[in-house]
Amino acid sequence: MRLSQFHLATVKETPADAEIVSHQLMLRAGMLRKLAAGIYTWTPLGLRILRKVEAVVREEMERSGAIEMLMPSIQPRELWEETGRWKKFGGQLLKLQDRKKQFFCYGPTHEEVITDFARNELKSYRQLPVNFFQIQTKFRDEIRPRFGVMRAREFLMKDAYSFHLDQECLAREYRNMFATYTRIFTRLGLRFRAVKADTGAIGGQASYEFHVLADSGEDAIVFASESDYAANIEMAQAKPSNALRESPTEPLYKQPTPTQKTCEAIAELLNLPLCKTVKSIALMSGSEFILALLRGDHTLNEIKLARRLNLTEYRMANEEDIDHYLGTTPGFIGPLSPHRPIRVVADLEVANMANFVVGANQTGFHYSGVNWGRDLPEPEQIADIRNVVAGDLAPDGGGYLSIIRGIEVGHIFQLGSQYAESMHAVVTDDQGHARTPLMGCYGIGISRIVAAAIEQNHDAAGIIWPTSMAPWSVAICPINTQHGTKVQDAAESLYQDLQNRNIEVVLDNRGLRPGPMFSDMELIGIPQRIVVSERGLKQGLYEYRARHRPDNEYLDYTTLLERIQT
RNA sequence: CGGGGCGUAGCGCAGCCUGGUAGCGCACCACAAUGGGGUUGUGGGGGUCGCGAGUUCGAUUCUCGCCGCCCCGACCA
Repeated sequence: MRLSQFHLATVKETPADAEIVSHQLMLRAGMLRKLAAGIYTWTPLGLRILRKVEAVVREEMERSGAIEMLMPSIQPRELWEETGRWKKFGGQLLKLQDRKKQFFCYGPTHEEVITDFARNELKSYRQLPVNFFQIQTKFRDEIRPRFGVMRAREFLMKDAYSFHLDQECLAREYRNMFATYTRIFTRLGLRFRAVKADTGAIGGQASYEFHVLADSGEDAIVFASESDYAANIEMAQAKPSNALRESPTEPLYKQPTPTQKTCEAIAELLNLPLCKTVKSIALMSGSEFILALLRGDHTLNEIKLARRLNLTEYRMANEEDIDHYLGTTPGFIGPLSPHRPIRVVADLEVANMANFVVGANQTGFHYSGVNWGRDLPEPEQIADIRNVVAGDLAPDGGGYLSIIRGIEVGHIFQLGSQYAESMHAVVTDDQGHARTPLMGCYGIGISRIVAAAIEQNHDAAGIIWPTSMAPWSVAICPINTQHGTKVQDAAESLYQDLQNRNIEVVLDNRGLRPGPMFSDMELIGIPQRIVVSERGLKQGLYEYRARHRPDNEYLDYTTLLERIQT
């Protein structure tokens, strides 16, 4: 590519609303232009990179045996009503109407469409197993789109759906996809980690998320120091300490705490460690009042809570509820002597505490020296409902847990039969009986990967592309071309030569001064740069520099060609 | 959806409080000089001041409504 024939659109100033570095650099490098909230145009440069990611994903999916197809982005309401998701998917589903007032949605995912396809196409067990994939634009009407293409409303995704007669076969494909994803992210040059995850709205049993590791990641991921245990914070468990509960030694005492409403303030007032306090979280599920108890230094994991208590819907209690059930005001609530009967759920750790502090259900007071069995009944329900913290014991005994940030770029699920069942997809088995196939589903956020890669690979000058994603692998920069044609000719012939060798090369023939030219090439992250200059040519030398290194190498033509990596 | 903020040239911003038809930097165009890290000079083009109503002799400026965008929170494959 000659840059004079390309639309390079770098800008000096960072638009004010770009918060994270990948968004800023994608804008400055001119890969992206915003059209509306969470909706972006990919420029020619951006598209080259997006296509690179796509190509790697496509190649590896095909190598794994999956078959590419393309489903529509617009989907009819009827399909979504068959699975109940027209309502259940919620506000993220963008609904549309055509001229006949028929309802459609812009596909946020394609389980319905593929299952419809499968029930029409797949008749016999002989056609199974099969794994269909597509690379398609999706739309999810995110509550708060942010960080550019990292959390956009419109985005490019690879999604794959597999069909199987039995669980064992599904599990085999699931492992196959795990291996495929590992190859994909490795080839893309990303530092990543696979973690156990919640299955969320898509449903199903087993699920792994693939996270690119980056401090700016929106997800917290947990891993063990001495084993390969890794899980999303939503799923991560800690091994409860097997120490026996201490025996009650302190008397129950009502402490005046006139203004202390938080565990932190109580701990400070009473000069106690935070872990001797218990925080009470008041919830309403339907007409039931639930008090969830957590150690003062822990936080509630709402996903675990909903799961363990089998709650489909709940909300935080408001002041009225608290007054009604506990007869007090927020900040002083606790499980002792509620005004009316309530349901108490204690976290595993709380159930094992002794001589602790809780709210007294009386404004301005907390109890200290509280003990289970003596001052209040043993908790009626004990469950793991907290977020793990760094330093907790790993659940498999593999040392201690650490928490790092990650960007979710892939997710694999064993969906099971729910979609096939609700949409009546069946195949005939070798006995001639109709069987409901089991499904797996496997997603990769193509556009998100581009942003994630930048989060991991950049410096003060700009992006540093992993070779597999770079828009070009080499940039040729002719310098001071105004004194005759020597430099230009040499650059041109080098350009031709590299092209003949199938190296993706860009020639910066825009006639810029060296400063702007270099900084553009650095900003857009071309991994290798060759400077052609009069002064170098006199000695028969070219100046070679790798993007991730600060120093130049002066090489003759033969060595230069050897030095260049494809 | 709740709270906060912002909409003035392609981008970044000033002007608004105290009404009198708009300015700066970058970018863009032309010419000239310069030529190894965003060079310099001269000249130039570009804005119904988000939209609508109201107040006023007069509204970018004051008031109300709407729309869009951003941040925090809730939420989320």
